[in-house]
Amino acid sequence: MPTKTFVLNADDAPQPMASSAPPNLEKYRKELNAAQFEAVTTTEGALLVVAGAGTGKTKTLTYRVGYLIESGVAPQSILLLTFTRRAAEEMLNRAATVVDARCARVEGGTFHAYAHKLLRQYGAAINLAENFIVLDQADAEDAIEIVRTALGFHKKEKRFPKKNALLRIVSAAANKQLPIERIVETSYPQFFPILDDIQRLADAYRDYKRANSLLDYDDLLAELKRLLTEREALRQTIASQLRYVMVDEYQDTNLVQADLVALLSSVHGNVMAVGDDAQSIYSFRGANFRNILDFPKRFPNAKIIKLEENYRSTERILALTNVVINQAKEKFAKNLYTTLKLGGEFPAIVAAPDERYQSRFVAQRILELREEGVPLHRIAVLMRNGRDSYDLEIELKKRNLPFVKYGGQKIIEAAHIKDFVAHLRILYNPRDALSWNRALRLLEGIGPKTTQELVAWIKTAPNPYRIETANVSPRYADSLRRLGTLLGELSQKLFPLSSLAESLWDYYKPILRRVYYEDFPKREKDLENFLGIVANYDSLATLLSDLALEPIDLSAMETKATVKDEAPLTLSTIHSAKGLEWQVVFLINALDGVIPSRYAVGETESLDEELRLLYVALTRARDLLYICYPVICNGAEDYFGNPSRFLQALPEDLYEKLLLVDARSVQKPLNAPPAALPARRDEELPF
DNA sequence: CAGACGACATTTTTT
DNA sequence: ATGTCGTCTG
Repeated sequence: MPTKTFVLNADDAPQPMASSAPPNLEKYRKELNAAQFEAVTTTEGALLVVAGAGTGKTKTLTYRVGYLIESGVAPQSILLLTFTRRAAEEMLNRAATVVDARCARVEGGTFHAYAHKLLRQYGAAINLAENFIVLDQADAEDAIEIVRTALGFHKKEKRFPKKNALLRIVSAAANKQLPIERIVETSYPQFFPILDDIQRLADAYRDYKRANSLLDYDDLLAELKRLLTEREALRQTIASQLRYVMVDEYQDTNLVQADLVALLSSVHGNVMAVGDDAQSIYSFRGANFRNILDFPKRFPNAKIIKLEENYRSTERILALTNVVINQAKEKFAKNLYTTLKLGGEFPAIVAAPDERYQSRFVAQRILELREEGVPLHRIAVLMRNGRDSYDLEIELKKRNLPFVKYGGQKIIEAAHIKDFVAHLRILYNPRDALSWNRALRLLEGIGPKTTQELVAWIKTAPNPYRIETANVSPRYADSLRRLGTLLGELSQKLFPLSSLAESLWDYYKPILRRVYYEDFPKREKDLENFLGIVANYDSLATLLSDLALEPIDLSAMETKATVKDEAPLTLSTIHSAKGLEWQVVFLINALDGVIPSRYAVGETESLDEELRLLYVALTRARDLLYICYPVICNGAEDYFGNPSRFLQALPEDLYEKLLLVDARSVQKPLNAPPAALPARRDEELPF
C-alpha cells in the first residue's frame, strides 16, 4: 500500500468556523430554552447574560464552550474565567461530556491563576524577577508586619492599626483603584489622623515586595494590567490568541478585573460576561455589583440576554426568595418563576432552644432524609461564618455522618504548615527574606532582633546557605549551620519532591514539638497529610504557586483520609457555596448579628450585601429548605438571639414554623413561638 | 535580647 | 476561642 500523508493542523491555528461540520443546532435547541439558546449561539461581539439564581447559567456556559468547540474553534483560543478553579474544572468536564474531550483543554481558571500564568510567561517584559513568589493573605500580612516593625510603628504610636487592618486598607485601594487617602477617609475614619503614617507604611510595603520579588494577590492583577497596558506588542500577542473570552460571576469582579477583561478581549472583541447583580457578595474584596451594570457602557454594542426561568427550586422556595431579595434598598428587577416545579414543601423556619438543639435537629433530620433515600451528597448545611458549624460538626461525628467542609480556615494558613512551607520557599528562592524570617525565628534563642540581622546579611551574602558565617552571636552557630547545611544540600537535589519533603520533615519535627508543645500531635497529623499532597507534585514551582492560588481545604483533606464509601454531606460557608445547589439545604445560625453580620449593620450598602448573601444561601435549595436559629445563644454570657431581620419581615404565609420538642422531656414545646414569627403550622419533632 | 506569662481586645466572608 | 501587646525575668 502506498503511504499517505495526513496533515495535522497546528493547534493554535485559527480555524474558520465554516471549515468543520456546523454544530447540530437541533440538539442545542432541544436541550436549552430560547434565551439560553440565544446566549449559546451568539458568539461574536460583546454579550452580557444576566442570569438569576438557578436559571441555568452554568449550563449555558458549558454548552457555549461545547458549541464553540463544535464549530471548530481551537480550545486554546477560548478563555473561561471563573471564580474558583473548581468551577472551571466542573464546567469544562461537563462540556467534555456534552461534546468531546477537546473541551477540557480550554484555557480557564480564576483571574488570579490566569494572571499568574501570563506573568510567569511574560513577566520579564515588565521586569518581574523570574522566580517571583506569590503571597497569600497570611504571607502578605507577615510582610506588612515586618515593614511595620521596621518603621517602628509598633512602638511609636499607640493603637497603630494592626497588620490585617493595614492589609485591608492597602488591598482596598488596589482593588478599587483609589488612593489610600480615600479608603481611609470613607472606610476607616478612625485612622484618618495617622493617614501619613499609613501612607508611609503602604509605600514601604510596596518597596519591600519589589525588593524581594514578592507579588500579593492584588499585584497579580495589577501587574498583568500593567503588562497589557504598557507593552502594546505583548497585548497584541496575548489578545490575538484569545478569540473568545467568557467571564463567569461577573457581578463579583472588581475594577481591575473588568479592565483585564477588556484588555484580553481587545483584539477579537468577542467577550461574554455572565452574572447576577442580586448575587454580588464579594464587595469586601473590592467587587462592585455596579460593574455588571456598567458592562454595556464599556462595550457599547453589547447584546443583553436575561435568563429568568428558574429550573432549580420549587415554586414555594422561589416565592420566599423573591420576597427576600425584594427587601433590598437598591432594587433589582428580579422575579424568578418556575413552570416545572409547582407547589412543593413550604420552607421551614426552625427556632431551636439553643445551639445544641439546632445541631441535634439538623443531624436527626439528615438521618431521616437519608432513610427516605436522599443521598448525603445532595444535602448541604450553610452558614455565614466558618466557625458557625463547630457544634454541628461534633454532632455529625458522633452520629457517624461523613461530611466535607468548605470555607473557613485553610490548612495552608495554619502556623505549622506555613513554617514548613517557608523552608520549601527558601529552596525555590534562597533570598526570600519573608521565608528566612519565618524559618530563623523557629530556632531556639533567635528572636525578632537577631532574625532581622540575619535576613539583612542574607540579602547580600554570596551564599545564603552559609548562614552560620553571618556576624551574630556565636551561640547560634550550631543551629544556623544545621539549617544552612540542610537547605544547601537539599537545594542541590530538589527531586523527587517527596524525599525532599521527608528530609525537611525530619528536621522540622523536633522543632514543631518544641514550638507547639501543647498540641503537637494534631499538628503532626496535619503535616503528614500535607506531605502526602506534596508528593503528588513534581515541581517545586507548581507546588508553591498552587498553595498560594488554590489553597487546600483543611477539613476537606481530613475527611478525604477517612472517607467511607458514602459520598459525604456538605458543610459550607455561604460564600463558598456560590454557584452550587443541593436538593436539601439547611441554613444554620440565621441570627440577627450573624446574617446580617453585626459589622454590616449601619450602612445601607453593606446591609444590602448581607441580604444578597442570605438570598444566595436560600436559592441553593432545590426541594427542601430549613432556616434555623438558636433562641438562646451561648457567648461569654448567654443571651436571647433574634432571627435575622430579613426573616422577620417575611409574610407568614410563605413559610412554616417548626417547634422542637425533646422526647426525653414532657411532650410540650420548649420554646414559645416568638411573637415576630407566628406559627403557620406547628410540627412536633420527637428526639 | 529572647521568651514566658498575663491582660486585653478582637472576631466576617476569599483570591 | 485566638492573636497581639506589654511586662518581667534570666
